[in-house]
Amino acid sequence: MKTLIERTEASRTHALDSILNAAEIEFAEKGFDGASMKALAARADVSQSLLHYHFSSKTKLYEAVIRERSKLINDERIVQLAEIDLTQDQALYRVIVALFQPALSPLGGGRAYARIFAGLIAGHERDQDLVRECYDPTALKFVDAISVAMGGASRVIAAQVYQFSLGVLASVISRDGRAERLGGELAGPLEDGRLLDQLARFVVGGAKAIARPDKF
Amino acid sequence: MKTLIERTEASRTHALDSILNAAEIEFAEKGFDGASMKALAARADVSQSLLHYHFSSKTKLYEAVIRERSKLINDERIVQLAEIDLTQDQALYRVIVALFQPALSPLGGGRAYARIFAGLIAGHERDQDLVRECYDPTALKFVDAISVAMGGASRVIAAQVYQFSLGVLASVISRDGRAERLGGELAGPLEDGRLLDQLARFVVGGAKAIARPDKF
DNA sequence: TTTTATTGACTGATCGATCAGTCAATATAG
DNA sequence: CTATATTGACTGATCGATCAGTCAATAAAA
Repeated sequence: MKTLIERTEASRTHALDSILNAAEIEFAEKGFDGASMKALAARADVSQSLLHYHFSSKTKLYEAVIRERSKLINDERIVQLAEIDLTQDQALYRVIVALFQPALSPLGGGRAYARIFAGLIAGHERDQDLVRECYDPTALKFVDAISVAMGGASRVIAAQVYQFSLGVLASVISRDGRAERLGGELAGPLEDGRLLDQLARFVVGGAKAIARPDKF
Repeated sequence: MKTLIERTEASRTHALDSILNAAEIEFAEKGFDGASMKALAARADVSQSLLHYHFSSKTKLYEAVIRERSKLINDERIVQLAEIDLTQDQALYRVIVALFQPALSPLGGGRAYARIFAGLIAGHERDQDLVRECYDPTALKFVDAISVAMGGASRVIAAQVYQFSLGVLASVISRDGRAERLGGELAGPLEDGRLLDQLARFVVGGAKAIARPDKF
């Protein structure tokens, strides 16, 4: 059998798609252990046995969800990154936008995958190998790009900026209304474009502050 | 019976302490659903029944762990915040240090609670009321302080800076060695003081970049 | 017809929770 | 001082529910 990723969207069974969508939502809302194959099957409107037929285990299904979504996101990231001239003035800003935009766009899976992604940040042992496989290759390219865009900052610094950036992204990606709660009544949720700009500018500002050896 | 928090450390049963410690570790490593009362009891070296005797349910035990640790952290945060003159030059830097330092210090519970904390960022429904109760009051004080320290920035902006800050903190708090992996061989883990400084400077730089309406 | 997709019925393991009861310590009564 | 309640801390056995996973049978597609 072809792997999921080899298959094209079109060739996929309706049920198979339905399962992946349902799984993404269930894993997002309840986490890996909290989600049950029974509830998941019910949401996908297929029998529980079918889950095992296609994915053989809960773990494999979970991995499939993350592989699928992370591939969509990271492929788009690479595309956007490739379009940037790293020697230009606002290069770092653009690199960060390339890092964030795909995750925030509909292609990023919306709130559902956002929760899963935020969970990955916690760094639980179960997820480590998967993160390595799905995110590290792209991450390395971004660390390199950040290094260059910062005017030749060390990889250590660049890796730190990258790590902080992911944290900032995670803090905002699963929008639970907390920022609005803390910001007071008037604070309506930002529309997507504005939020993206805020995020990127925050990171760029932070990166510059880290790069400067000892000034405020 | 006195509540847990009313009791002093000294008056607590050995077993009760043992349970809370074991619970913190188990919940950190496996998450709420992944942790089992059986394994937890084994780690604490008490009978599983005793967990229910003292805490009546798994949920209540989980809440007790978070209430306890968040109180330690937030009390210290408030103390450090109170010592800052918000009108002085480096006020924002100090506010952020006050926000981060207690979470990174031994009092913050080390790697164990760090994972739980990072998980809270994901914003799962189960945790929302608890976050509201344990973190919102302190958070509001910090949002105010950030607003003032930024020279009278709006609460909306301040809340955003606060939210981003938590993300940055979460990204680094459960140190799984990923930054070192991405940064290359030479990148040894930063010692605590240096890391705290990096974090705070990053946030201050970011905050300034957000505050400025439209410049790079 | 052969392969692929799908189902319902089922299983053993494990889950959180309950319960009856033990044991030492403390308070009360005689 | 002694005997009797009363409590707090704790345990082993066990409950029903739910878990992921299995398998033989069947439907659909090739």
